[in-house]
Amino acid sequence: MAVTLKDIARECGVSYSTVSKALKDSPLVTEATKRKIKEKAEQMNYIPNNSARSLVSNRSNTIGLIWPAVDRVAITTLASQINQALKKEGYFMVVSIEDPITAAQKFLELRFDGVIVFDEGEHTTLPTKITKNIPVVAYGVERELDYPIINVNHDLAMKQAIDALIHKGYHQVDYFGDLHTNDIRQIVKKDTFIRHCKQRRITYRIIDSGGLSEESASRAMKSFLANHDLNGGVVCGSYDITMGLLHHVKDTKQTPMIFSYDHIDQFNSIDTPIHSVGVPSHFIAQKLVDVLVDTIETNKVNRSVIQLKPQINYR
Amino acid sequence: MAVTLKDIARECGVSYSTVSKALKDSPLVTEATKRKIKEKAEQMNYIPNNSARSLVSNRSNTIGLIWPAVDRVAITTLASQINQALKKEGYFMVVSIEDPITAAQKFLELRFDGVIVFDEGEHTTLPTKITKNIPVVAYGVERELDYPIINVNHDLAMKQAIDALIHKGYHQVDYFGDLHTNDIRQIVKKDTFIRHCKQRRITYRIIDSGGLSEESASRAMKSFLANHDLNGGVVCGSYDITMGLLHHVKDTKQTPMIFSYDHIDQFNSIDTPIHSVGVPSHFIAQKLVDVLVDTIETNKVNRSVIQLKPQINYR
DNA sequence: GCCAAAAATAACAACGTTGTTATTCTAATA
DNA sequence: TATTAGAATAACAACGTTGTTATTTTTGGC
Repeated sequence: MAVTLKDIARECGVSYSTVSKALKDSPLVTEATKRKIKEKAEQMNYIPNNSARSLVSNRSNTIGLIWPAVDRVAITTLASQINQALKKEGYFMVVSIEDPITAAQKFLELRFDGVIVFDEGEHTTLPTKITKNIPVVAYGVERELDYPIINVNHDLAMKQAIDALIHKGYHQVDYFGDLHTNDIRQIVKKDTFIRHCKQRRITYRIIDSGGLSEESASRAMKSFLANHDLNGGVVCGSYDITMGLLHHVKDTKQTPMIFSYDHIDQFNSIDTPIHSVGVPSHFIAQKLVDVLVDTIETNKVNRSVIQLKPQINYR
Repeated sequence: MAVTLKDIARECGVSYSTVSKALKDSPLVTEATKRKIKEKAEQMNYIPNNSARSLVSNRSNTIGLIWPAVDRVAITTLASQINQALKKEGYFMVVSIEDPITAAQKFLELRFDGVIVFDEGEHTTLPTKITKNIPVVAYGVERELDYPIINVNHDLAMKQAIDALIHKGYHQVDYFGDLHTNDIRQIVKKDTFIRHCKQRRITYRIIDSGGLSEESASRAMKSFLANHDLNGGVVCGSYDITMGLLHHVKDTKQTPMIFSYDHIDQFNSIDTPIHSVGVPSHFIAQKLVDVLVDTIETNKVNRSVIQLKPQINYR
């Protein structure tokens, strides 16, 4: 059915191995022959068969991204930046929204060259049985795994945000975030906020957003503002919580200086200037790709935790 | 490196063709032999090589979904339901967020069995050069293509929503949706809304949501409500736009009767009752999969437009 | 215990590539 | 005009499967 190297060879009156070489610009074939073959291939709409290639070369030039929960704006941005970075390295990225183990098993059967997982804790852990057969890199929160995991240094991020507020003259600050949760990320943010405030000897309050969604944050902030006013400086636990606060920012006495976690382009399209602290998503993407490609090429086992350094981003 | 049929054969003292048959439960192999081989395969962590299989059988049991704009809750739900439906048919689904032509070309090279495209108009059209080589089904708005496209009868849906509002006594209605867009779906919704209002001779207003996201809709509604009030009956262009409106529904004089486009389960977990009109997403998913699988199995070219009939869903 | 038929297993070609080795062609040298 | 080095191309094995054909083993009837 589909056009193969042999079909092109027959049409051009050469052997199929010559066609193979010509199409990948081997110096072993004359320019004239190459041109003729390439033209014919184009004209016949030749589509290389990756299965055959993969079988003999053990390379598919394809990377699988495991992303079971397709949601949350910040992650969407990251996925698309990983796609770009991989493309630049010559890989095609493909996403599975299946559960992580099923997805990884299929990627293995398809003989993809590597896997990136959006780690969300225990239930996204890949077993050794799988990870010893294909290079894997995770994006998530620091934890013990037998493949490398890339994360953001939350402690440092919080310190930077507080120092920035102090520097701008705010000596009373608020933290607005999700308190009643098991999510280790949220707990770390709150705890380090408190720790750094104490260390710097400034007054602080902790305001419960009642959840991670924009909606709950909005509701929580509304009822808070009924009885209090915000201190000048505020740190929000995430993009969505920031959005919830934003609904009410015009009801506050003075416009507060807001720092938000996460570092994504979306903040640029909001009227109210939101400063943020975190690692730019294109930077995270590049790091993930670098580590994965390195693992593929050197074929070295690597089980490190890679902390990325956050930056302050003023708007 | 990886374990192959031959490795298992050597361990079991049988030929590799017997192993192949045993692992796929062929009746040509004794139960006892099968058991022994399967155990050994498990123990050796055998991972079938899809490239080799695909090469000889011309089947990869993999379907590619082309989804360049990963966003919007309604579409996410649909994607995950397509994933389920395909799984039930024995296929593994994989998503590409590349531009449609690049993605389709890669799917072709990977010898996937079929492609589903989320059609968004001209720029998502796949050329014949590609579509004559792999079964394709699109989800979008009715238009001329050389592969089948499945869509919702928007015209009928809008008519149903407006008639329902009239029936409940609303003779002044509002449409809240994205106006400044090239997305043909959004344009059709707005246009048919206007047409049916005129036909039914009721007063209407068109309110711009300023985008498709919850945030932009929320912002737009807020500024609208500063100077106007909503008519009693409202039709929203999508799930996310509805969510944006919901943030402010308590600020309106009377609780409006809201109809939302899209028909997804998420509406059931919202406090405010939102009625919706549309085709349930699991139904759309099933139809897409049915048409695609049929195309794959019969290998028949098919260039029809399949209209799905929307339903009113009261809550 | 022999023979034929049936059951179980083995052998092998094929799928479309790549990379290595073998062959043919070209042109320069003696 | 032979000879031969070097360039160009052809031939072929291999990758890990599947499905078909060939071979061996088992079984049952006499």
